[in-house]
Amino acid sequence: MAKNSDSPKMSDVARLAGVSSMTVSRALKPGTSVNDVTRELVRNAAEKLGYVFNSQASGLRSQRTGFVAVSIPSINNANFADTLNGLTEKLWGSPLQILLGYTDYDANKEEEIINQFLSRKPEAIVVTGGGHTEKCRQLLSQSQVPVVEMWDLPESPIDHVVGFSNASTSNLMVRHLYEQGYRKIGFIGGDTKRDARGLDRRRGFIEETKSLGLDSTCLVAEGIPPVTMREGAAAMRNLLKKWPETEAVMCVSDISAVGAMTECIRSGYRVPEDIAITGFGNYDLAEFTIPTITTIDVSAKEIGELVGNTILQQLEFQGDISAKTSIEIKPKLITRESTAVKLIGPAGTLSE
Amino acid sequence: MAKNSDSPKMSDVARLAGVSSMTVSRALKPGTSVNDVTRELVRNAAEKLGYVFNSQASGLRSQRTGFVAVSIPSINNANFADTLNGLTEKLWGSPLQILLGYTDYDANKEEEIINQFLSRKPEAIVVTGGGHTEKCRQLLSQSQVPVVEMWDLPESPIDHVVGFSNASTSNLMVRHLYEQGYRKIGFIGGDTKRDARGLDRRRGFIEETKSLGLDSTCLVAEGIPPVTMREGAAAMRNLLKKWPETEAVMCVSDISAVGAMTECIRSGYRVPEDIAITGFGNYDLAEFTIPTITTIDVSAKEIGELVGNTILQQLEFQGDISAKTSIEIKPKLITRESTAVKLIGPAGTLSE
DNA sequence: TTGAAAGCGTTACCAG
DNA sequence: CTGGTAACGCTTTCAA
Repeated sequence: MAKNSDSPKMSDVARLAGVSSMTVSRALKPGTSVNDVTRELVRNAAEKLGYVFNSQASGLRSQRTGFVAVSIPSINNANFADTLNGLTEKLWGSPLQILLGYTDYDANKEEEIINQFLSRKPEAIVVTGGGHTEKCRQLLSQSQVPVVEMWDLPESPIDHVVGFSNASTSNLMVRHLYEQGYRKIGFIGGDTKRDARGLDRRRGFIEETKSLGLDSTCLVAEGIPPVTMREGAAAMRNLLKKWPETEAVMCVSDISAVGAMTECIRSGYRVPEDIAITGFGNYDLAEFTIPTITTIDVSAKEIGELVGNTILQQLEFQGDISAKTSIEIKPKLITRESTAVKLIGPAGTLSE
Repeated sequence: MAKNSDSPKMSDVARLAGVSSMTVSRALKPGTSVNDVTRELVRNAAEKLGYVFNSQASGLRSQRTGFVAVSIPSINNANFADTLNGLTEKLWGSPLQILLGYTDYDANKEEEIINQFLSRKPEAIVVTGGGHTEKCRQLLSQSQVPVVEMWDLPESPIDHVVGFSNASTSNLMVRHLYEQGYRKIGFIGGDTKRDARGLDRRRGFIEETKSLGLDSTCLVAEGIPPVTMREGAAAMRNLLKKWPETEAVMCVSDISAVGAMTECIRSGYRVPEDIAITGFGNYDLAEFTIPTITTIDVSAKEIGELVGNTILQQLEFQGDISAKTSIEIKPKLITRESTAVKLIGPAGTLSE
């Protein structure tokens, strides 16, 4: 209950312990040479005073804030959450702490957030994707700290990269559908003004259907990213109205796929007998719908871990800033019930 | 490409603009009295040098870091994400920035995180729930900054509260099931050593079933929180093995409810004809399963907004620290298909 | 409206 | 192993 109007600082601890502030500073940090007795003395004094270390002052003087700034599009996304968990685990034990920001899939907001980040003097910056505003790119490249772009393979990376080609994942999926025998395939995604990665998946879809000689114009854009289940359902309604012959629909995410699939089933379609559906992201969810949903696993957590490794390396071997990391993740197709019918290719995968 | 080995500071900008650093400091902040011409001059100089403001130094001197520290149990949870979004929106436009940490539903980890937080000198601290380690409570009360406990109604709050009674939500749900005619009701939750809010829901379940004269011993604890879909499914398997007569199952979350329900359906049970299922949290998901899932809406986003208001008030009216906020949210029952059968009460709700 | 000086709390650096 | 001194980059405070 008692409130000390001024919080104690190192010099207060020093006075109580009968040593200098420098000794306090050292005693409170692990791995410094201080007499064991002295250290214990200092610890007790600090404890007694309720001393709280001030990172601001420390960071100012030592030029090390311990911040790793991370920008993701949305906090409400199991994939990015997994990536963050992977990153957090790697950083555990190091003095590095994550400073998180989210952009709502908006490049302008990203620029604002990067600006906020920079004034906090992070020791590394992690951004999602390779599409930034001109200003943002400039801020990042001039920032003097390692930058990691993740979840994508930018054509001209700013610095380090841990990602995969979003377009290629569509190729993977379209080919799977083709091999299963589907020919009339549609795509459901969000509004085409945002979400570079979603657009890449759409682009990949168009490319691959074209190259297989299929119609590539069955495209629905519904809602600003991230596409919700509700929007996935609405998109499916529109799609079936306009292209009632559709045999399979690729959705930009598992979330939209669930909405789309539920819409189909509630409208009396059988999945996959009447229409096949695929998602993206391998959310837990996609395994607990009925039927289960064919999807793409992008090793979201692994991305975070690799980003963490990259950062730890960069901050260990300071000076050697020229060594760029570029890690390409290989997304995996997860075949499930929602595409399990119309087998005409080689035997295998899930059959009914 | 050109890397300036030292980043410019205010004094550099000042020199280039031909003014003092104080003028630069003022010119770069809105709402300060600086000659328009001078301000423009300074802005140009800053732009030309690529000057980046240093919050560390600013915060050290002014004793205002602009951080609001927020601790949540898990980042991979749509409810907490909504709360964060609500909070973020409220804080938008203010100079306040969120510093996020997550505890994995572990009170010891919470203590660590609060420790990390404190050294960053946040201007307010938000924690989830009212259950903390002794040390943690002490740290928070002595912290000299406003503390908000959310998502719960602690018996002896540290400071401010925005939450609801988790036990009461169970009462609400049990009563609903009772009114629908269900009598043999079970509960699925996580391991009972963590997640105070999940335990409160379990406690509420036991209380209410007892007070209605029902059996209150059909309880399954599976997995460390948060309970996954997979664990929900496993729990349901165990439950049905041990209590095959069960008519309805209350799950600690929508996530576990989906797992449980899918398990039932795959095992040949009809929901709700053979068994009713309920969730908690009103995730989007619960409306896109077949059948849709009866759940509890806790106004997660609103909680965040109210927390934001509380913080903004506290930081505006500094000095008047004695005024405690205590806001009780009223969770709402959302009746859906998964409990729509066996109507014996008054007509209404969803009927088949 | 602008400037000079002092100081926020810590740690780098150098002595002992 | 310990201590004194200066400095990190900004803003408070006071004066012009």
